[in-house]
Order: sequence, then C-alpha cells, then structure tokens
Amino acid sequence: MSTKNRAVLHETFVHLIRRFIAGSILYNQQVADQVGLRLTDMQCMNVLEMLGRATPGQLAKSTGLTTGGVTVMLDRLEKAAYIRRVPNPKDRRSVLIEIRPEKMKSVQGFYEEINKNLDAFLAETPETDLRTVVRFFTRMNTLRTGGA
Amino acid sequence: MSTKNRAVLHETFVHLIRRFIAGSILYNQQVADQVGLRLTDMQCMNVLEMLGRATPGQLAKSTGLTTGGVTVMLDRLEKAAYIRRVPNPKDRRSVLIEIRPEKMKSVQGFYEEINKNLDAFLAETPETDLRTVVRFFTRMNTLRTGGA
DNA sequence: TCTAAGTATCTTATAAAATAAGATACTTAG
DNA sequence: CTAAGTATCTTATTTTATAAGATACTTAGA
Repeated sequence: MSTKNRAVLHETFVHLIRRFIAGSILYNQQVADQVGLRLTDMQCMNVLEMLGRATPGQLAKSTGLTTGGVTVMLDRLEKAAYIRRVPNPKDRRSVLIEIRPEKMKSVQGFYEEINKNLDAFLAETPETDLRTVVRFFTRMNTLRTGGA
Repeated sequence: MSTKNRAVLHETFVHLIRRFIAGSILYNQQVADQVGLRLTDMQCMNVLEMLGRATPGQLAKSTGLTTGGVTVMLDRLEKAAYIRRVPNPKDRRSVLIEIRPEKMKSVQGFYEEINKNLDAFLAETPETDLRTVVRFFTRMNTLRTGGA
C-alpha cells in the first residue's frame, strides 16, 4: 500500500474523484428533494450563495439552462420566496438575483449533517495535509475551462 | 499566504470544495447537453461505468429517481442504444443493466479534454502530495452516509 | 408444501420543467 | 442618431418525473 507505483496512484485518484463527483450530484439531488426543489434550482441557490448576487444570464451559464428556462426557474423560486429580483443599477435591461436571507439559512440547514462530519474530519486532519489539499484543489478548479 | 491560520485554512477548503462541486455539476450538465442526454441519464451512465453493472433499483438509489422514473429512463437509454437489459441470474424479478461498450467509449470521448488536463496536472504533482490527497479523499468519500 | 408478506420492476395518467423561437426594452459602437 | 448587439421575458410544445398501483417473483413461517 505504501509502495504503490505512480500509475496505480494516478488511477486510484481518478477513481476517487469520480466517485466523489457522482456522490456529490446524488447528495445535492437528495437535499433538493427534501427542500422541495429541483437539482437545477439547488445549483442556482448554491451559485447565488457563492457569488452573493448574479444576473439571470450568469445563472443560465452556471446551470446550463437557456435564458428562457432561467426566467421560468426564477419565477418559480421567486414565488416560493427563495429569491428576489432587484434592478441592476449598471444596466437597465438587466436584473440582479439575490437569495432571501431567511431561505439561505433554511437551505443551509439541510446540509448541516454533512457539514458537521466535514468539520470533524477537517479538525483531525494535520495542517500540512490540509495545506497540500488546498493547494491541490486551487489548481483542480482551474482545469475545467482554463479558469472559471 | 503561508501563515494562514487554521480557521481561515478550513474556510478556504470549504469554499474550494463547494466551488469544485458546483463546477462538476455544471460540467456534467454541459457534457450531457453535448451527448444529447439529461444530467440524470449522465449520472446513470457514470454510475454504470463505475459499477460495471447495476439493477434498476440500485440506479434509482444513485440517481434519486423513483423506480418508475428509472424504468422510463432505461427505456429511453435502451432505445438510444446506450444500455442493455440482461436477466439477473440471481433473481428472476430483476434485471441487470449494462452499458453497450461502443457507447461507453463515445461518452468517454466527451470527457477527453478534461481528462487530458487532469493527467497533465497529476503528472506534475509531487508523489507525496498525491498520496496525501488520495488518503484525504478516501475519507471524504465516507462522510456522506457513513460510508457509501 | 402452501400461504402471506415482502421486494423488484413496470405501466400509465397526470403534473412539472425545459426548450425553441421570437418579442421587448435597453445599450453601445460608429 | 441609427443599427447592431445584448439581456430578459413570453408562450406553445416537447420532454421528463411523479404517484399510484399492477404484475411477477422470492422468502419466511405455519
């Protein structure tokens, strides 16, 4: 096990990361089911939480929906009080979408168990390892488009 | 940057991983669009590729669909020659789903660019780092359900 | 063995969501 | 000032997912 050669190590990593991605998609799907949203809506909420605010156009790009599809999704989320549309001061054709703070908390609540597990795991991870992983993932996040 | 304290490091990691997950969902969505499938179908294909074979029931669990939904999805994928249903020798109520090998390759082709980037990145990652990351992700993959 | 409960998949009617094509309103370059 | 470009929205249609229940098989227990 500690004498794994490079090719096997590489293969092991690819397998682990694919498993991680498949698991993440499933987990987000399950959280969405509990919350009463679709995975697409969940992705939208997650992106909004990371960006703070976004235009419908940005959300179309980060969900893979058409702009028409985004409008319908936003109507749905607005009606259910998850988000709010505010005028975009930079462009009068456009709007900015923001999460309604009370829903932000409520949605986060559904990730509570996994976050607790993650916190516990990180707490017992040696700092040097965590630093290595952070460095590694900083690069991983640039692989997809050359830097989105 | 090298004097980051523990809390900040922790927070940085959580941010990176959330970004990675959101990016992965988007990327899989985009590949699905190119292939002409839905994200759900893509998730099904990915799970099948990892497991080799699976029953519709297992696929229901790993996609978040109802069993009826899985049947419809499998009809769709079977009609488009992505998968095939074979009898389950262990249980006559059940079937086993397998990817048709020619489609396996074709779908993998759409991941080619990212795989190339990933290979190049891994090649220049020090072996000790890669070992740390593998160890780390082996644990990460157990956090979700306590071990799926 | 026989039966009842449980499990695995499938069927179908209905509800929900995504797309495509195009409209409206605004912005920007020339 | 005008034309081209951009951002969002509208709506009809297609596609997908759900829910409720049917069918066929398995398994545990009398």
